[in-house]
Amino acid sequence: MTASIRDVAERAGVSVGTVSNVLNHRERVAPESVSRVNAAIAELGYVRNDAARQLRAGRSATVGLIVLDVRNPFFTELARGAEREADARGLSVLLANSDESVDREARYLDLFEQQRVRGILISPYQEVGDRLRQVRERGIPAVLVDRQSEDHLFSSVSVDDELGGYLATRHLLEIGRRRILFTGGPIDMRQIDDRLRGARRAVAEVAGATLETLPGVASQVDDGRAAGDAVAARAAEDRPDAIFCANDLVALGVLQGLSAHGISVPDDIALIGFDDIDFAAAAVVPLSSVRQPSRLMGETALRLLVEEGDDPARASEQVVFEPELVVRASTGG
Amino acid sequence: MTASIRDVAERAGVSVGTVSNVLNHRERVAPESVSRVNAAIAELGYVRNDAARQLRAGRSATVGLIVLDVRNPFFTELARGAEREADARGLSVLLANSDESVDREARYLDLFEQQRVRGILISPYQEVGDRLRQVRERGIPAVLVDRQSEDHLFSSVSVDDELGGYLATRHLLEIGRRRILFTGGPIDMRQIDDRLRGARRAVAEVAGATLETLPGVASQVDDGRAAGDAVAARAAEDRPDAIFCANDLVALGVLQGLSAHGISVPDDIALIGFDDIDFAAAAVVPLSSVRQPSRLMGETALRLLVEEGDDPARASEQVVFEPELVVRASTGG
DNA sequence: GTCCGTCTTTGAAACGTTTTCACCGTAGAT
DNA sequence: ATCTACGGTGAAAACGTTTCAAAGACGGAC
Repeated sequence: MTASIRDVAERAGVSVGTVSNVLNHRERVAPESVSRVNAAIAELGYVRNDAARQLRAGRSATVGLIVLDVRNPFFTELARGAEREADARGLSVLLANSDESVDREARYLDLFEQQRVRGILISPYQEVGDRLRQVRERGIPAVLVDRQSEDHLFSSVSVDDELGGYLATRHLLEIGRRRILFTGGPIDMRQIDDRLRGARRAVAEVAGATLETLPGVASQVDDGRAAGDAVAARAAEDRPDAIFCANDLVALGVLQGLSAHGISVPDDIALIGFDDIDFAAAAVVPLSSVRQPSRLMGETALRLLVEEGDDPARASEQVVFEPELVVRASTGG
Repeated sequence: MTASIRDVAERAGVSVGTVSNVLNHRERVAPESVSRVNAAIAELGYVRNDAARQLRAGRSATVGLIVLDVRNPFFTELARGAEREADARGLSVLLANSDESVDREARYLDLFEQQRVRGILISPYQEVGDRLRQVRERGIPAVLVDRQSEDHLFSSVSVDDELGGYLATRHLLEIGRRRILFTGGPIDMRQIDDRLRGARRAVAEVAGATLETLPGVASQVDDGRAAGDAVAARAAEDRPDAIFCANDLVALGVLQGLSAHGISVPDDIALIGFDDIDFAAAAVVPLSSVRQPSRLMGETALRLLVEEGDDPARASEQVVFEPELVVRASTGG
């Protein structure tokens, strides 16, 4: 069906090795042969077979990136950062979406391992250290994104989530709010838990401040809307006066939910999210948030991955960026 | 470094062929051997080499999806639709982002072709018919998404953009607006041009209505904001009384730009977007839009692709969904 | 005791590259 | 005229899998 290097060789009247040399080490072959081979390639519409190439080489030129949620702009920005760095190195990034499912996460890890990718970038759903250790033993480096490696066995690129949670909550307290509600995100995810711990720390510093968590809320806009409805359904005196959401998607949903019931943000309830996605600034009430340098995180992660690939013995490195509080109207900014 | 099927065979005391049979045709091999082989696999941490597998098989089990913009939720929803359908068939979807660059689009097409993917789903930037024809000649089916195939040589899944443009604009006229401005998206993209044509048709039906286009505006939130600023900078009597944006991202940007200058939406200027992404409903002023069934489009595209792969001779099929007008506050809904 | 059919296993070939090494011819140096 | 160097080329091996034809083992039927 498809032309192979053998067909090209035949047509150009040279050997297979020479064709390969034209493709990979042009300087080794006589100009005359180069043009004959190129002509043959054009005539036959020859396209290199990556599988054969890779089989021979033992490894591929792609990097796998597994994200928790493609719908979350934080992750797509991060992906673009990684892609950009990869470009510069002649690598390609293949994006896989685990959708916060352990199964899907495992499936994509298997897939990438079978494909012998150059390395794996992963924002893990739960503890994946054991699995990644296997992967690494088989020669594939991995870097965690959006979360530190518990035992520092792997390099990682993340943001100080605890600090982010602290900054967000302290801000809510500083504008006079006292009854804080935290919601969103699978609560058993490390990132989320860290943000919550930061919130607790901030609350502990202020006498009379309380922190409530509203569990059972996932990470999408819809989940946030449901949470907003739930809060609105309470008697006014039982409602919090501020809500801190695990991410901006949830916060945007909460905003919709509250607004639908005539609850004012920020007058009745102040609202802050996390990630500072582009849409946060464009929300009904522009949303305060905690900014993560998503693009930069992606770039950095890819760089670390490549470095580890070049020198597997090097020590793992934990890069932790500082989150930045962004105040907008949803907290009276 | 990594264990091969040969190592497994040796360890289990069987031949290579038997190991392969355990992996692919379990019923052909004696239970006793199966367990010995499985034990060996576990002990050695054997992982199939996909490159070798694919080289032998001649084709891979992945489908490539090239989108114009990963940051646009319309495309990520579409991707999830495709992914979901692929899952059910044991295929994987690899997502590539052309970022509205002809170069990047070409590079990913090359990459997928070299990888001998099972098929390609593409939302093309410009005319790619010639290139896709080549691809198909070499045995890889392709389906267009978000746009019809000009000459109907390829199957496609799209929305009636002309109708969408018409619906949006007619709605603006029905609420009494007469000076319509169209903006956003590379104007040389077919999808955008169709929407504009629809707008023209609607305007032509109403005496005294005018349609202006504001060129040089791309497809991101930032571009929209700049457009909003530009409109705000005009003398009040030169401003349009309604703006139709090529997509919701741009519309959200325009909304920010106008609001920043104290121009009221919809009182001063009504605003409508396209795609109806989740964030549209959550905007400062909830955004009217034209809904595309993104998820369904992705599912359908993947289905068509697989069908064409199974029977390359079948006629191409143009699936065109009807867009749906969604009225919200930004047009006084 | 022979034959036949079934079940299981094996060895070899093939997929399309890249790389290694040996070879050849030519040109320049002696 | 001979030797050396060198640029260019080609043949063959290797990568790890799957498939296929063939052979082996075993039991039952005659």
